[in-house]
Amino acid sequence: MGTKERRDRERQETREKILDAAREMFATHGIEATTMRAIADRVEYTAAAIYHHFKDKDALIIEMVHSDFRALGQQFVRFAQVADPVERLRLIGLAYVEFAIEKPHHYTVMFMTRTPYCEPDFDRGNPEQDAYALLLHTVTEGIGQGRFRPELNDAEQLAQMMWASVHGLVSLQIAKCDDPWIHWRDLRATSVLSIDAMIRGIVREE
Amino acid sequence: MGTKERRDRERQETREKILDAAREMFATHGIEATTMRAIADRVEYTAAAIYHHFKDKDALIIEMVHSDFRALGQQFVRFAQVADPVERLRLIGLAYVEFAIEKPHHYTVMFMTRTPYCEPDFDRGNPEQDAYALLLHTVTEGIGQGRFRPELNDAEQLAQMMWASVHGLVSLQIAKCDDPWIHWRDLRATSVLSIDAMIRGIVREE
DNA sequence: TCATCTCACCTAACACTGTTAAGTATCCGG
DNA sequence: CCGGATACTTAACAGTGTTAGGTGAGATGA
Repeated sequence: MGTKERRDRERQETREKILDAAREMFATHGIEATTMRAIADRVEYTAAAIYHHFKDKDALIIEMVHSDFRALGQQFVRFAQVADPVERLRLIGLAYVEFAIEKPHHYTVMFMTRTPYCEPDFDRGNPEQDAYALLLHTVTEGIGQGRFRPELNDAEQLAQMMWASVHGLVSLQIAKCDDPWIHWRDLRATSVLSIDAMIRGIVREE
Repeated sequence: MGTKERRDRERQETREKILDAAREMFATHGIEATTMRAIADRVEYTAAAIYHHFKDKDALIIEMVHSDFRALGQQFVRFAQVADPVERLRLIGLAYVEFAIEKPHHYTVMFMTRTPYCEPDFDRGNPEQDAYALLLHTVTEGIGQGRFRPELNDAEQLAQMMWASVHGLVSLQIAKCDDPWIHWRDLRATSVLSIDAMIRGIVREE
């Protein structure tokens, strides 16, 4: 009987429908502002129906966030073929900023709020999915090639420094863009300068 | 009659009592997790009583945040006498990190979440209260002295770069310290390296 | 064909938020 | 001693996430 398969497929479809609606509403209005009832309305169900497909709102969010993490990882994977690790570092930084500009609400949830974690289906350490793994790998390569100053020999630490320098820019602008006292400069332009400065500051001079 | 004064003083005292309770509960459990009723319980009042002293929860939060901003500004003001603007930049960065380590929950509200703004009693631009103003002033001085690379001639932009580099570190650790995959290095140590790298990357080489 | 069962979904409620309208008691000024 | 301001409480409201129990359509097995 193909009916079992059809049932499963239909179930998967409404699951996706809910997920898509949630994704869009989260992205446009933010996570706090979108209620379970509103998501349900959008897909013409009752709020309670969502709980047949997702354990709770957190599960819905986590699933979304993880697909976003995978998307970010796949944004980065195209840089794997860039030979020079320092140049790769630059490109990763710029792509990271671009991602944040495109999906600020998702970025907020991914990197600016504490979220519960630990699900099995996210392939941690696989550079095709895990952006941090690729960053770490790149930095490790740079250290191996002796490209960085001798005191900066801890890959994890160096990765965190580079990550933080771009995260700081985008997250501050996301959080405080309404503050009239701060005259924010163009995020992309500032990022370029910041990444370049950081790289100048960490590379071993000839 | 001193009774008016006494009344005012008593009112001010309970106001402070509420504020203190809120401050402590926000700091230990976070803002979302502390409810108006819980704050009221702590000071042995009813939740509704708080609304006689503060317009709403946001007003309570804002008042807290602003006193925190002032505290941060006063942390920085002691560096005003440091002659060398570049060295001053370093010290400000380190003090900023220290502040974040001391009050992570307050830091979260101050710099990691969008908050409503625009209150009259916060003296924006006064370096004694406004940490950003001091940072901006320091960077401006450095530019005036020709200490930075010629392309980095926008004080606001440069200030944002420096700010972001430390904010990135502390905010990432606050948000993702539970992530078992990331091996966080000591925040103070990483900050020193990061600030030094950033400064190396922005100063004009002789 | 028909009883049964499964499963997707709904209705109605719960406990919990922040918030407010209305009432009460206390204290002060006349 | 009266009237009114003031500080607080009680009780409720609307909104949140969440769940227990019911409903009804479609598949299953005799």
